[in-house]
Amino acid sequence: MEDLPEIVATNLRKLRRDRGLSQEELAHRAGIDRSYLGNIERAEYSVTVVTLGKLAVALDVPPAKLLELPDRHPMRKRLVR
Amino acid sequence: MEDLPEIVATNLRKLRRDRGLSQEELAHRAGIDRSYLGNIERAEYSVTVVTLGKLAVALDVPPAKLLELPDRHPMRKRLVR
DNA sequence: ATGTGACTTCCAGTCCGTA
DNA sequence: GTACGGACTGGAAGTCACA
Repeated sequence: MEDLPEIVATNLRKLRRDRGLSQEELAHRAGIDRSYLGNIERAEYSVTVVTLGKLAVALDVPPAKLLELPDRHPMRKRLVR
Repeated sequence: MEDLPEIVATNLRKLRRDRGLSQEELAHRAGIDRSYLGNIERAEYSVTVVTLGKLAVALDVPPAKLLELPDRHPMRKRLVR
């Protein structure tokens, strides 16, 4: 698999900014530490599905959304949909 | 979020059986431990996205598929799509 | 408001076995 | 073929200080 932590990171950062939230605000809403969220957005960790779930709720998106490849990702053709 | 490990567990077991694979075979193809896969299918662990990715490749599905709620899941109405 | 380093705790993940 | 146990290791989880 191509780099899932990377995909999570970019999805997370985009969704957060779309909502006009700071890392501090999102982290608080998700009940995780601000600096840890920073680490995740820098793709420094392979988060567990439980953490993913907390963030999904805080962003009000289905958890699966955080794993979706961007539209013109090179691998999208074969694996997605 | 409702129980993601539970969702992963049921999705995983269904997809694996649809393909006629044993836990042993799938674990081997995904490069993870056989007994650990058993644990996952019993929802005893919160897997990381990297592990999720390995399993997705082994099953030839997009990683997001493993997090999708079943069609008539109680929470589906609000959060999904 | 975010990046980063240093740190501790605890669980994801491996490997052995038995039933 | 699967469930479950024990013992172990590395890395995710969580906190804090400082730039």
